[in-house]
Amino acid sequence: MSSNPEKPSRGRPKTLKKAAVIDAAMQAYWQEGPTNVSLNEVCARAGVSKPSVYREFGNDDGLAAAVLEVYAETVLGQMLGIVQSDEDLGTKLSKIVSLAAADPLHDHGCLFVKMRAARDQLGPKTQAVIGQIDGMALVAFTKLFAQARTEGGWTSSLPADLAAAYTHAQIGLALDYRARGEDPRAILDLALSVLQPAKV
Amino acid sequence: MSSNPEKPSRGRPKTLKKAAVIDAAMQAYWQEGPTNVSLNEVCARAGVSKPSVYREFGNDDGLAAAVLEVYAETVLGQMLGIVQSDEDLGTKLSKIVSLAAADPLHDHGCLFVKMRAARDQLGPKTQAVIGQIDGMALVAFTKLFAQARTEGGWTSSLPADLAAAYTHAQIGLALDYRARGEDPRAILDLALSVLQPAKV
DNA sequence: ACATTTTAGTACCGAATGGTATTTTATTGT
DNA sequence: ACAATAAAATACCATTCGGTACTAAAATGT
Repeated sequence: MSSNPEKPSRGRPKTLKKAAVIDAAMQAYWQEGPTNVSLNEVCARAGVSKPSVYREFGNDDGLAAAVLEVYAETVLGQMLGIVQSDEDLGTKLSKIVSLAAADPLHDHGCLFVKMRAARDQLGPKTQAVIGQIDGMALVAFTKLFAQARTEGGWTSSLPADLAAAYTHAQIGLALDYRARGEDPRAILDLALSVLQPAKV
Repeated sequence: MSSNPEKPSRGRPKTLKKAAVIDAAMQAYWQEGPTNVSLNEVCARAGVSKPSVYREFGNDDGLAAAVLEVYAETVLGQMLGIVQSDEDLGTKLSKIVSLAAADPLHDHGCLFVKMRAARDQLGPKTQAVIGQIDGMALVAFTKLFAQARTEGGWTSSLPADLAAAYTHAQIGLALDYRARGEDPRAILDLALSVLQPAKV
C-alpha cells in the first residue's frame, strides 16, 4: 500500500526518504519537546529542504501526526506487546512499570505523553492521533484487567475500565516525572499497589 | 513595602494598575493556556501599552512570574489553608479532593499545573517560582502527614515525605484531567485510598 | 512661564515562524 | 535532440513575536 510497486518512470527520481525525516523529527521532538522544535529546525536536522517536507507531509501538523504514528508503532508498541503477552497480570504490570519508570528508552520521557500535554499547541491531525492512541491504550488495559479477572488472576472488585483508566493515568504520570529527570518508581509502585487485592 | 507612602511629587502620575494587568494576564493564561497568550495579547486585554508592561515587569518572564505569584497567594492559598487547618487528616484530604476535582474554581484546570507542564517554554524567573511552589507544597504535605502521625490520626507505615510527594502528584494529575474536561474523581479517590491504613 | 521629571503611547525593529512561488535538476517518452 | 514530467532547492512572503527608540502628556519645582 505504501510502497508503490508502480514505477512512475517519469520525472526526477525522489531522493527524500520519508522515514529519515520522521526519524529526525522524532528525535528532536522527543528530546527538545515537540513545541520547541520548529519545522525549519526539523529540515535542518534532516538535511532536507522545506518544500520537500511540505510536499510529503502537507504541513507541520501532518509531520507531527506522522511522527506520532511511527512512535506509536515502535515505542508504544513495546508497551502493547507486554500487555498482550501470555504472562500473568502481576508480571505484565511489573514489566510495564520497569519499562516506563526505569528503562533508559524513556530517559527523556515519552514523546506521546509530551505531545498529549501540549495538545493545545498541536494541529487537529496530531490531536486526532493522540485521541486514537489514548483510546487504544484504554481498550488494551481494559481487556487486560477483564481477561485477568475471568481467568482468576485478578480478584479485585474494581471495574475493569476504572482500573484501566487508572493504570493509564499513573503510567503517564510516571513518564512525566521521567521527563523532568525525577525517579517515579516509589510513587508509581504506591499508586499501582491499589490494584492488587492483597499482598502476595 | 509595596505601596509607597512617599509621594514622588514629580512627573506624570502613574495610571497603570499593576494588579489589573496581572489579573488580565492570569485570566488569559488560565483559560487559554500560558503558552497560547502572547504579551501583545495581554496588553490588548488589559488595555495598556506594551512599554508600560515592560516598565512594570521587565519582560514576559517577569509578568508570568508575577502572575504565578499572585495565583499562588490567592488560589493555591486556599489549598494551603485547608492543609494547615485544624481538622483531622481525613477531612483535610476530602476537602482538598473536592476543591481540586469538583470545585468550579478549577473548571479550566489549575494555572500552576499548566505552567509547570509547560515549564520548558517559560523563562527562568517563572521556572524559579514554579520550583518554589512545588517545594512549599511538598513541605506542607509532609508536615500534614508527619503531624497526623504523631497525633495518631495516621497509622500508615508510609514515610511522610513519600505520602506527601504522592498526594502532590495525584492532585496535580487530577487538575490536569480537569483541564481536559474529564472528571478525575474516581481516579483520584482510588489513588488516595492507598494512604488510608484501613477502611473506616 | 518654564524647565524638570516621570509616565503613557505610537511606531518601529530584528528574528523567527509557517508556508509558497519560482526555478533548477534529473529523469523518461518520443 | 527535445518536449514532458516530477521532484529538488533557493529565495521569498506575510505574520507574529518579544523588545525598544522616540515622542507626547501630565504632573511638580523654581
